[in-house]
Amino acid sequence: MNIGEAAKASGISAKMIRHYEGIGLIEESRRSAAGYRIYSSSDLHTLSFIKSSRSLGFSLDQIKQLLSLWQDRGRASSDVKALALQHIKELDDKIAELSAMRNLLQNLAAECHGDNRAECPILQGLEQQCGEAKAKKT
Amino acid sequence: MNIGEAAKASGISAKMIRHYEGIGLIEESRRSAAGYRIYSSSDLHTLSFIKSSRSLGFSLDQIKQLLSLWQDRGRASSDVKALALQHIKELDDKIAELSAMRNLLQNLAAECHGDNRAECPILQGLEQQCGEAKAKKT
DNA sequence: CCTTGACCTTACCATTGTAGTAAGGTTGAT
DNA sequence: ATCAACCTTACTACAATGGTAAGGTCAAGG
Repeated sequence: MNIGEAAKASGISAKMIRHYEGIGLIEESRRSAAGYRIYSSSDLHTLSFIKSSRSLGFSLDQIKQLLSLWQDRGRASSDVKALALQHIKELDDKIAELSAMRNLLQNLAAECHGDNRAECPILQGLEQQCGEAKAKKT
Repeated sequence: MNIGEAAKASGISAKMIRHYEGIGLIEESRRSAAGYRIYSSSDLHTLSFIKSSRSLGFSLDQIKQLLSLWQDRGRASSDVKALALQHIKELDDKIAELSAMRNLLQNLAAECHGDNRAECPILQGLEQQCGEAKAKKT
C-alpha cells in the first residue's frame, strides 16, 4: 500500500504521514526499490489510532505517549486514564476561557444598536478595561 | 514613553509591540535621536484597545478592522456589530467542537477502571472509529 | 572620564499542526 | 515514447508568541 492509499484509508494526508514519520511519531516505513513508502495493515491501524486521537484533540506529544501505552501490553490502564483526564482538564480550561470571552462579547453586542449611527457600546467596551477575559496559561 | 513603559502600561510585551508595528497593525512610532521608539498616551490608548480585543479572542486581522472602525468617526455601529457577531459565532463553533471532544473522551474515561490492569476502554475507543468528533473547518 | 546595569535596537530561530510549492523520479497504460 | 498519476525531498507559509544573540544608549556613581 502506497502513501496515497494509506492517506485515503486513514484520513490523514500523505503530507502529514510523512511529517509524523519525520518527527518520530511513527516509525520509518518500509520502502519499495524505487524509494516509495509501503504501508501494511498494521501501519494503517496505527494511523487510524492517531487519527482518532487527533479527533479528540490530543496533541502529537500526547499521542506519542498514547501510542506507546497502546503498544505496551503490560501497561496499566491508570496511566492511560491519567493522560485522558489531563486532556479533559485542558479541554475544560479552554472551553471556560472561550465561554468567558463569548459571554463578555455577547453582553457588549447586545447593547449595540447595529444601525447607521457611530455610537457603539462594543467599541466603547474595548476602549475600556474589558481585559477581564484574560487567558490563563497552563 | 519608551517601549518598556508602554509594554508595562498596556500589558502587551515590547516584543509584540514591535511585531504589531512590523505587520502594520499599528503605525510606526516616532523615534528618539538614538532610534528608540517613543509612545504618546494616544498610542497607549491604541495599545490598550488592542489588548482588550485580544483578550476577547479577536484575531490580529479582525483587530485591524476593529481599529479602523474605531478610528473612523463616520462608522456605522452595524459594521462593528457584524464583526462581533461573526466572532461570537467562531467562539461558539470552537466551544461546540471542544465540548464534543470533551464529552466523547469523558465517556471513554468513565468506563476505564484506571487500575493496574492493561485492559482499557479508552485505548479501545481510540482504536475504533471514534473519529466522529471531526473538527469542521470554517 | 569610565564603568555598570538597565534599557533599547535589529535579526534570527522555535513553537504547533497543517498546507502549499517546486523540481524531479516512478509507474502503468496507451 | 509519452502522458497522467503517483511518488520523492526540500522549502515556504500560516498565527501569535517567546527566546536568543550581538550590539547601541542612557543615567548614576566612582
